[in-house]
Amino acid sequence: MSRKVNINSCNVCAYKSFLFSSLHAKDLTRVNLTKKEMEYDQGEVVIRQGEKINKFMYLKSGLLKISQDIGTVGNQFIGLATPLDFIGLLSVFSQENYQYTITAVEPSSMCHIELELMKEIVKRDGTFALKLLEKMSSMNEAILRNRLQINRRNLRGRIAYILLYFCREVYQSNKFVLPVSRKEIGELINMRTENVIRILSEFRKDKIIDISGKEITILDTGRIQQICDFG
Amino acid sequence: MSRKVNINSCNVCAYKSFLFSSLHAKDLTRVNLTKKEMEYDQGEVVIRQGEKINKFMYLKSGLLKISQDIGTVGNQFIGLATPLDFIGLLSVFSQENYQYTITAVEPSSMCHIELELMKEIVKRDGTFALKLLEKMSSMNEAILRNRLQINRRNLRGRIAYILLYFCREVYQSNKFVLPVSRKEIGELINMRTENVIRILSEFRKDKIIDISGKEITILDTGRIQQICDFG
DNA sequence: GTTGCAATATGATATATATCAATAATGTTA
DNA sequence: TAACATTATTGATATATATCATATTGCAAC
Repeated sequence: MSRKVNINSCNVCAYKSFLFSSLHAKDLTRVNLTKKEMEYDQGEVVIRQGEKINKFMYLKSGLLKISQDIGTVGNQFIGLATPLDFIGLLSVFSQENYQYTITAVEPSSMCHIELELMKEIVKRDGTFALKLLEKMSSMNEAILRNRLQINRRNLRGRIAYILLYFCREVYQSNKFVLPVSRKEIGELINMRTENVIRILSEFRKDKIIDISGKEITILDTGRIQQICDFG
Repeated sequence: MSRKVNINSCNVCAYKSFLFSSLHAKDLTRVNLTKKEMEYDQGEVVIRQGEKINKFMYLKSGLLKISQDIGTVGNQFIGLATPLDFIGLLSVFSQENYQYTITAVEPSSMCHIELELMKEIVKRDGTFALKLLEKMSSMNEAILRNRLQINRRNLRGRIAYILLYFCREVYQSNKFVLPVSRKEIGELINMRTENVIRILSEFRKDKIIDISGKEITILDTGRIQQICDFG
């Protein structure tokens, strides 16, 4: 179950410099006093699609899954959020309710700030506003770029792409434990579970990767990059 | 060729209320004095991928194509911009150079404002900053939603989706002239030209639409909605 | 007008991907 | 530990989509 944890001062937060460095002392104090730091277990839902947006949240540690219910058809897995990412991403400043469901796929710790307070600060502190614009803009661009990249590849290319994504963007290591099931990977890169499994097996047979359950080791980065680039 | 046109005062611009309503008189005057209103012919390139970003632009009238060169593979057609949309969309506040190429697919008129001036105003005027955050956020969300919608449909569903998109979002009419070739439609919804043509022909044979060159008339909205919804 | 070229169109075929079926492995609960 | 459910795996087959070939139409340059 999610729980509130001991609050560290924003002044010593590793992420202060990322976004809040320009904040006036008075505003930083207000953020400091009202913010909540929450921890979530693996598998726990952080935000449920449709809920009212009243917090500005960002991920301090862990890994989140961003997805969307699409009726009977199933589930669209849109992307992952890694530390420093803002949650609510697209909709925070433009919608009343969350358009996406956010789930912790690894134990995660998040910082919650009242959205009203954030809006107030944006209105008062233009330098902060500009910084926020930059961050949101680049996050949105990254998500869109990812989707475009995935969808113009064939199945082998998609698997290669997502493996390199985990390797480089999420774990910074050639060896990592997949945070989601094969089925979910399929939902993320728009293909069937069976084909996810099949192509992973192919890569294993070709000695491009090693598989042990959810643990993947990339053995031949050059080859997998090639498959990613040329289908 | 693109050309600068007579400048109307921002005060009488139909779009003032959309974004600039909260601006202080002094700032509005500065925008008014430095802005450029430009017109572009059909087919003309407005922004070339890689160019330095130094303008904040928005579309006053016409229709723009947003696309991306992807090496030898061809061209990714990302989406359309309709009046009131900001151009540079994602990258304006986060990148040095444009990531996308923008082309006028109909005669278009745009307003150019120096990006430095915009940033200055954002810094000084928090209410404006918040409004800008909202607009960018909702624009980004719309683009991403479109991409997700397109990519989870089969070919017939994609054609139905894009026809309804033109009908509802662009032309507000059951009868419209396609602003792009069949090839470009294929690039937009990730399918081959031949299949775009084939499925349009199918729809024509089934009396769902009428085709005359680039002119499309949607005859049976219910049926096409059904195809869009259920594949 | 004619020439050349791109866009549209249609059919036949090859390829990629999904679906179906069956089993094995793994994790979860009583 | 047994019983069950979920996930992973593999093979066979059906379906969707791309590719290739060829013709036609429309359009711009000369």
